[in-house]
Amino acid sequence: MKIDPDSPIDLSAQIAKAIRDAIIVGTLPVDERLPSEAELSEQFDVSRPTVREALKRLAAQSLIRTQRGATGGAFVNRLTFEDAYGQQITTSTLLLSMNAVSFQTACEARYALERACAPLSVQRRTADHLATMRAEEHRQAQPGLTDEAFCASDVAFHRALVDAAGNPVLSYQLAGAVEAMQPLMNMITFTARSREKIVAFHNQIADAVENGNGTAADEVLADLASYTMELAQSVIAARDAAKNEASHSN
Amino acid sequence: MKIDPDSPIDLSAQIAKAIRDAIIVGTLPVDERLPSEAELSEQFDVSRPTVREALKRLAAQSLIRTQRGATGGAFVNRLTFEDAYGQQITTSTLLLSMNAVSFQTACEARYALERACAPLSVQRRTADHLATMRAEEHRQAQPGLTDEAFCASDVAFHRALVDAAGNPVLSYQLAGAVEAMQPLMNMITFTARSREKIVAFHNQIADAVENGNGTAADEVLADLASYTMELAQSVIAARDAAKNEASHSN
DNA sequence: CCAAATCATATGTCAGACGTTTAATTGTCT
DNA sequence: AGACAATTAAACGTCTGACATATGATTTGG
Repeated sequence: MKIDPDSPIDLSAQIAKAIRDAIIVGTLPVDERLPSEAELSEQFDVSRPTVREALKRLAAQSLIRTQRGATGGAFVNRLTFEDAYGQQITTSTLLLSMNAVSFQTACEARYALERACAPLSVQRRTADHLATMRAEEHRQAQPGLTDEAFCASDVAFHRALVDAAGNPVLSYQLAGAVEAMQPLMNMITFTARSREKIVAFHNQIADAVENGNGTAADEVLADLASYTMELAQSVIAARDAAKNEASHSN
Repeated sequence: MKIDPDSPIDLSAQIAKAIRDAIIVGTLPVDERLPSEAELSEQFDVSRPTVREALKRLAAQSLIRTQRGATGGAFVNRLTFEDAYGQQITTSTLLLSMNAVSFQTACEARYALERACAPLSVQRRTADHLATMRAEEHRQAQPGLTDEAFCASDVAFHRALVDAAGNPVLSYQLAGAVEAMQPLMNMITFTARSREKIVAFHNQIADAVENGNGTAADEVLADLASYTMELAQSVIAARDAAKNEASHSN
């Protein structure tokens, strides 16, 4: 790809795109070393700072990694699920926090995804996954747990359920939705009564997974989804009411 | 957040993280203008190029946008679904092309997601969505369609199905999976026989959506999923066989 | 009062330099 | 000869200073 100095687009963006395309198409295979910054600046006929800005853009997307030293340079990075998780979480969190998407929408997506995983989880879960679910379920039943701890355990439980599906693509997509929802979930004050209900749901889910009953798992998840949204809705309503109150008294 | 010049991590990465965190936490609201590069370089006690590298990192994630001119600067960007789409597609494509994930896994994830959408789509679809599905279905039945065109229509059909769910989070998550699979899907040579079967599936899906029959939609999607994977598997097997043949003759 | 010229500000880009990290090479001693 | 130490070279990381360019605001002229 050619670089156009008269384009309204930044040179560094053009260069980043050129390299990114080469990586995606496969011209630059994984672990291949890119030319040094000096060479790139000569090839593209720009200064080294401009090349560096382009490389930083790519680094921000985990497309390359850099090493210093004699044999150093920029290398095409093999994208790991770790990386993908991170990006997914950042994106989802921002979409939610910037009100581009409502909590309800995120919640719906999350449970829809979980229900999509459920049949696979029931089929493929290992003893390990089931053990994790049982352990979290047990923890959640203990009194004196803080709301944050309860929430964290809840996440761990669902995480185990999703991971049991053995499909990393689904796992990482869900990770984004769940993580992004955490801040709002943490705002929910879990009463003893609501905790009890949630633990009961979890118990039913774990049972279904243990017994290989996909239909049951799906149904319980649907119920849990409604219940969670109900809880969240009341929290949001309370928050909005408080906001209204505040604006009235002003 | 403080910047540590002795850290093994790049200063530009540290600065990017500091600003990114401020955006996520909400300290920097949407459309807020960041200090100028000169001011930032003074605040963080680094040079302007270093600040610029940090800003380019954030720009690569669509977290900020920049404007030149007197009232220009870097502004916190409201993340749009467009942006999220783009990132998701890049990430998914790379995960697939770098063999971090198999086609089968991606395919499974895709159909699991679609099945997650189906009940919502059946419930919420507008006449418009249905019309799109019918139109694509009709196009696919026409003879003389190239494989690429058939594939594109297939994507449009499924896209309409997912969009009908009215949940943009699900839509954008699926967009990644589908786009990433395109290159491999395009490799499939659709015989008249297989096209016929696929169109029949699509017809059944559209019927289910039209009649509000969620169960039927789910079942057909499950069948279509198996069939697609079967087709893909044979393509992959053929490709691997060819590869083996080549390495034998060498 | 409006329009054109000017100005101020901020980003985009460049050139050159120095520091630091790291691996390979060289050199010396045993 | 072999092992360890010193040197060297390559590459990234950072800084300074400068100029170019875009663009809104200000001033000036009619």
